[in-house]
Amino acid sequence: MLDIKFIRQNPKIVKQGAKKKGVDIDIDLLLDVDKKRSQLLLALEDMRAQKNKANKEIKQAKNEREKKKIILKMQELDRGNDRLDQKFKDLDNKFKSLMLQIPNMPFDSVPVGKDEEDNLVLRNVVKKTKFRFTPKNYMEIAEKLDLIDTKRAAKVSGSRFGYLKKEAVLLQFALMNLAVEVAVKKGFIPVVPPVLIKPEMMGAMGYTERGKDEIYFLEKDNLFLVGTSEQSIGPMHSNEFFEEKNLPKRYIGFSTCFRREAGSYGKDTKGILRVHQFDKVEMFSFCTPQKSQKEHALMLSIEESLMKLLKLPYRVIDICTGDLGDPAAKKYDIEVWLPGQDQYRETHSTSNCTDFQARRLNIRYKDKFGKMNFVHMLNGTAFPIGRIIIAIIENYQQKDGSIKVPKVLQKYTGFSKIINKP
RNA sequence: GGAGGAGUCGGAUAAUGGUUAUUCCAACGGCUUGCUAAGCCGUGCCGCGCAAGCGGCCUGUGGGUUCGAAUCCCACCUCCUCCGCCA
Repeated sequence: MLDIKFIRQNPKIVKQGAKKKGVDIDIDLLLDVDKKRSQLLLALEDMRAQKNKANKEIKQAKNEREKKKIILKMQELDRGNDRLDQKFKDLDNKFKSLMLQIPNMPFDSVPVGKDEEDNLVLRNVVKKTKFRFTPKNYMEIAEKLDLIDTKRAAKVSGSRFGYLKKEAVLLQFALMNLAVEVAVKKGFIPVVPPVLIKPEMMGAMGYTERGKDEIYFLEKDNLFLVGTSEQSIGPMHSNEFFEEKNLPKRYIGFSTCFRREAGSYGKDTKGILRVHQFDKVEMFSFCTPQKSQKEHALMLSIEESLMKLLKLPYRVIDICTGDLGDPAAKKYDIEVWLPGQDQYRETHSTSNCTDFQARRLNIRYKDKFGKMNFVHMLNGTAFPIGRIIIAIIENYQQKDGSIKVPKVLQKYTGFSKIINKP
């Protein structure tokens, strides 16, 4: 949510920002509703003032007759009040719903574009892995080594699920350990959050209407299953305030993530690249507005250093305005090179959501002068476990069908190669 | 899942339908005075006004009853106790 004062003072900027993000919203209508709402509120407050005054008179009334007289007058006043009240409520609802539709403003540095086609490749890092043979698709290798079983998963759960098995499981634990270890060194607090959260928290994080079909909802319990642990870690401090000296507050979370993948029928149907359920290690940070761009750079640098530690070829993408999503003001993705498929695929994403979520969640900090301000909130992927395992399998595959384990993971796995044991 | 109880400021607390929601502690800001320091005042949100000031909202949340609700009623949320179930 944006600050209405900001919208009043900068309607042009807000119009441009929404347009750049491809969000169709009538700012003039909002401002009109806002004006009418304010006027009505003033009238309503005046009415209430009259009522409050009359109530005092009732208390001080000398006798019953005098009392009754004032009460009768009040009842009449109330009839007009009810009409005004209803009118205000209607207007207020309209105002609120319009406010919720306005996306966060993109930074000026964000490339302007319509959709993912217009995203900018910032840099390619580490040369693409070279092979003296034709590299295979990860599923071909994983099935031979019995690391991933999607056939039985289909039998038990349906499409887009998988069993992770044997060394792949130990690889997962190793990746979790590595990510948490690196982040903790940078001051991140480890957390395993709930994966079921209330609708108002999901809403405040900015994932409702447009992405509705993407999220699992448990009707009986009125709870959402998180699509990423960010949705659960962000609201952790709702209705709280930080002392400035305690910021930034950084978390490194691990959770399973759930996605309905409603809009992706027929896309990536094989394997575990796009599944309904996957595990992810995620960074989250609360900081002052002055430091949020630096914090964003830190998150990106941690993501890159993790990829470098694994020696995986990747590129960094500067996400364009049309592909940003509502809460983000700036977003970088990392895409890993998958030689078995001869293409880059998204692994990481880090967003600076500025105060967009903080305003709805009411998360503030007290600055040096004792003034309360909204914090800035940022998130970034550390490891999407499944996709990293895919990347390791494809980039570390050997001609004999075995897989080397990245050196940095070997101290956790206890083995350096995954081979087919008859 | 069943039964019962509770939610008032950062913490602790009073107010059971009617003045401006009480008091203590803590923290912060300001003021005063030379006693080992102490005392006093202030400290939520929104709006109108150049200003002095004025008004509205705030007892977990949202409704309802009433001229008037922290107080009565309904729903929801959270916590506690007991029973049942349970890794």
